[in-house]
Amino acid sequence: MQLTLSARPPFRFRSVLQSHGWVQLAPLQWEEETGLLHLPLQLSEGTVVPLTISGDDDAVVVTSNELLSQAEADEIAGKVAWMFNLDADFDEFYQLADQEPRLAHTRQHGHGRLLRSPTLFEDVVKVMATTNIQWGGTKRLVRKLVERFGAPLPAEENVRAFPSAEAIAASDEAILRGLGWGYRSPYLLKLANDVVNGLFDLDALRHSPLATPDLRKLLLKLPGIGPYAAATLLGLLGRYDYIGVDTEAVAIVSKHFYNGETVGAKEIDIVFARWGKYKSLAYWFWDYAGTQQAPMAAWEEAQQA
DNA sequence: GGTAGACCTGGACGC
DNA sequence: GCGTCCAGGTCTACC
Repeated sequence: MQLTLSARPPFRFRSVLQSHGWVQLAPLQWEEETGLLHLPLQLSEGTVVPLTISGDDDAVVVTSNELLSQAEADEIAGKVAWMFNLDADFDEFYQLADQEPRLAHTRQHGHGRLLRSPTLFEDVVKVMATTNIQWGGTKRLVRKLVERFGAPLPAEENVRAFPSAEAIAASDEAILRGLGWGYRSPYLLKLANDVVNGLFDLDALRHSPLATPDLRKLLLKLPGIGPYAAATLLGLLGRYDYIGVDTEAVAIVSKHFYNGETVGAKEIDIVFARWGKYKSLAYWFWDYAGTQQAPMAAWEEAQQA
């Protein structure tokens, strides 16, 4: 099977892959030299299929050696299109970014799309695994979860898809703690159970008509999801109004805009306030290395905006 | 609404 | 090898 999925230009396959750290998390496997992304994907009927994904400046190509039905091919096309946000239109953002030297590169590099997981459940679990931990720990937590609960490929027992909510819900807190999830274990278990029991319809949030603040309130109700995690998830959902304030955000904004002074969420928000609904895109893709503006001048300009 | 402390783990560091 | 300290975001209790 081979599927060619067109992307709305400008599109850069590698830009999406390198948009944030998701490409390093199981069950994805990225071969930088060949440009191939490997994804064992569990379909809604339970089948696990090995996918190889490549791409260029126009499209994403999905290949699998498996014999698949039309319905399975359609599901794969839908999930990969979601992962790469192929239909996204960033023209309005680029028009604004063209006027800002430190964001003018975004159009040329096709920046804006953030790599997503095939399901929102997977993204919520992965964002939860980024909280209160360093990146190496996040990779370990996700890998152990996949190894323990992921459904294997029929031909390769050691290659597994990301676990379903059902698989995690059937577990217990002690097992999750044994995988290193620590105090996050009851949160993860509750999340999985709530999804299985229909208390949270996560996939309905993917195309929610709710205003961003209301969507944020819903995300904050998820166990283990606080302000930082909710903002990160909003970004993955294509809502860029909130910046995920973690220690990295604090450090980089303090350095480049506040002359190293201590800052919090409020000060970070002030700096990027003028970007409105594209606030987190401006923060994330800002060319910090090329910053020439005096820190306080930027802060004052942001305040006046 | 704001703040302090607990939560849990791995890594760095000193002995 | 062992003990101690620190980093990381969320939750809960409290003011």
